[in-house]
Amino acid sequence: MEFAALAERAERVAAHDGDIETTLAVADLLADAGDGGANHGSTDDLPVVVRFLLGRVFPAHDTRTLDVGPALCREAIARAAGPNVDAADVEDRLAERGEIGAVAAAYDFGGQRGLAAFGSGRDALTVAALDEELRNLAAASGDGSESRKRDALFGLFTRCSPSEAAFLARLVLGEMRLGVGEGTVRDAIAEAFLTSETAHDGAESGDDDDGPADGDGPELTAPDDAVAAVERALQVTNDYGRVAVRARDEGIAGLREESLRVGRPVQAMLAQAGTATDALDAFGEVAVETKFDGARVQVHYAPHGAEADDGVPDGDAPGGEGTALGPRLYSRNMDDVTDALPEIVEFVADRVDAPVILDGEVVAVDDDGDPLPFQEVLRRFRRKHDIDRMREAVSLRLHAFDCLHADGDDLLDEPLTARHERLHEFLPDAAADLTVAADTDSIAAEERAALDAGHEGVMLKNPDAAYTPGDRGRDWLKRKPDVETLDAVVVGAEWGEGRRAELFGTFLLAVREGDESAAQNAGNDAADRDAGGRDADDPAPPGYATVGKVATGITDETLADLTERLEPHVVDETGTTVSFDPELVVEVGYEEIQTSPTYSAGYALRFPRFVGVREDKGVDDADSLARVRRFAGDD
DNA sequence: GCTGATGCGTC
DNA sequence: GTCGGAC
DNA sequence: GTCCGACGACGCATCAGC
Repeated sequence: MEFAALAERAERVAAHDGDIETTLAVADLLADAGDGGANHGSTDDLPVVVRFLLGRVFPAHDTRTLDVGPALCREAIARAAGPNVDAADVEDRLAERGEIGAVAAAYDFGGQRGLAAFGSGRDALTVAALDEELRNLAAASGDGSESRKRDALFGLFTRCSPSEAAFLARLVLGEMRLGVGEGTVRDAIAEAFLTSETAHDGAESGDDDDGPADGDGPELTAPDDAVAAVERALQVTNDYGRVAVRARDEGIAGLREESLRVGRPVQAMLAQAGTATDALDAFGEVAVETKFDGARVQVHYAPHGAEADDGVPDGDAPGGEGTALGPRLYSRNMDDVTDALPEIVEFVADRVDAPVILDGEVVAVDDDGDPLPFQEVLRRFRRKHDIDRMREAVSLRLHAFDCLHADGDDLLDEPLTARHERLHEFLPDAAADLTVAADTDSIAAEERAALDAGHEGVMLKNPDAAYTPGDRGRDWLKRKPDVETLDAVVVGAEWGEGRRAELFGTFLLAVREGDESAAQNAGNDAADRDAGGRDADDPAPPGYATVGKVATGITDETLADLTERLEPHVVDETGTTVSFDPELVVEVGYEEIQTSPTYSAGYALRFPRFVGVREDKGVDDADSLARVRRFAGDD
């Protein structure tokens, strides 16, 4: 498939309104992409197209990365745009247009202009060639690799028509903005390859279509069990490209062969926010667990067989019974994090004596076993160097709360209580407590106990629910304390992207910094400031200290309002960033105050969200650094 | 060798 | 992670 | 309900550049 064709079709997909239309357009595209492989013996573009639509070059469980971000992409675009353009120009244009793809397209690098390339096919990019180029680019490392990546990307842009350039820029940044996400692709795979018309094999998928068409508008025709088969295959496989190919070539029956396997991570089951009342209404009896503030970990372990080889459980290894596998630990996004967490590996290896897949949370603890801030977990979680040394500095502990596979039994469809029993059988001293409650008082008591112990809150689970990987459904609810609130001064902003192209997308917040102990924070003295009153490293005006940024919790309407209101007060603008004189006070919700190496207050808000404008407050009434310090518990 | 910039993945 | 908007 | 895409802070790894 020509890259130009993909880019154009992607534009059309993005232009569709409505889920059904979008899904059908994607399904068409997948069917066409699949043709090449199935019928013409050329390279199979289907898996690549599927991943590209999702803004990926590699499947989720693949550890490879492009290591191309906004900065490098801007440089490559600038170079392709000619000698008179530099990265700063590109950023200025980005601030205007609010979309890197549009910026790249507007430069018009001259590749494949019009139909001139017809026949001669001069250097026309194919999807397969682009995929290979990007994979090569990802493989670059070591000295000079950054410029090699820039060169490679530059070379690609050079060969791009405007619509290709837009696609490429968004692809390398992983932001396709097509309105096509995993849900759409899942439905589109079923629609493309598993409807009664398109089904590859005879596996009759049932006649549970939606019945007679209502006549108006297009409809999806893939049967529910086809969608379910695609979904299940995705859950255990985490590879959209592979599942699409399998659906096309082997139909529903082939998809059903993809199943749980020790050594291959499964998508994590997720939770929605909810209250005790929500849970009681929905479940009757509620399974209550404490919600740990750590990092999700999935444990895979197959202790028996030959000598445990700690072998890499690569996707296609037979991996069945009899193949020993040392404990492997996977993050929520299925990265292998085994090496960073040796004590968890040892802990599991010392206790478990059968093949298992466990789900849990790794937390940092102090010498008393009490939980430490999330930041401490981060110091360990993806570490590659000095692991043994950091192991001394930050202790980790596993709280396991689920069991997906035990000694040959797949437990995904078992009720939570049964899975928890199996878990307890294998890891009694790491299994999280699960108490069943039937009224709000006992749930409240559990919640209080969890918070008093320093945890994040509680999980409220349906005791009868199956484990549904990747699902953020209502069977698991998370309950955290109500947000706290701070009245901060808006001292800067950043122009938005995409939907927020014409608006500010982010606001920089500050608190009043009294003269009591202003010198406490380095680089914050008046003497360090330039004539303009703003330190290059600290965009806070004199008398203020920054505490973070907000970008969410704002409706489109009030965002437009804020933009209009603040734009006249811009005192400085570089690239996509502006600063204001202190004027507007804003109420901001947050979950926690954490120490910050980034902001001049020395603190930052965790999970900040906009609550409202404090029209009743002037800047002198805004909260102070002293108050922040007090809330942080550091007074 | 060290520091800052950049990117990635955790929440 | 949070949130708003579209369906 | 579900999906999608606007965005937050943080700490580690890596590379460029001094």
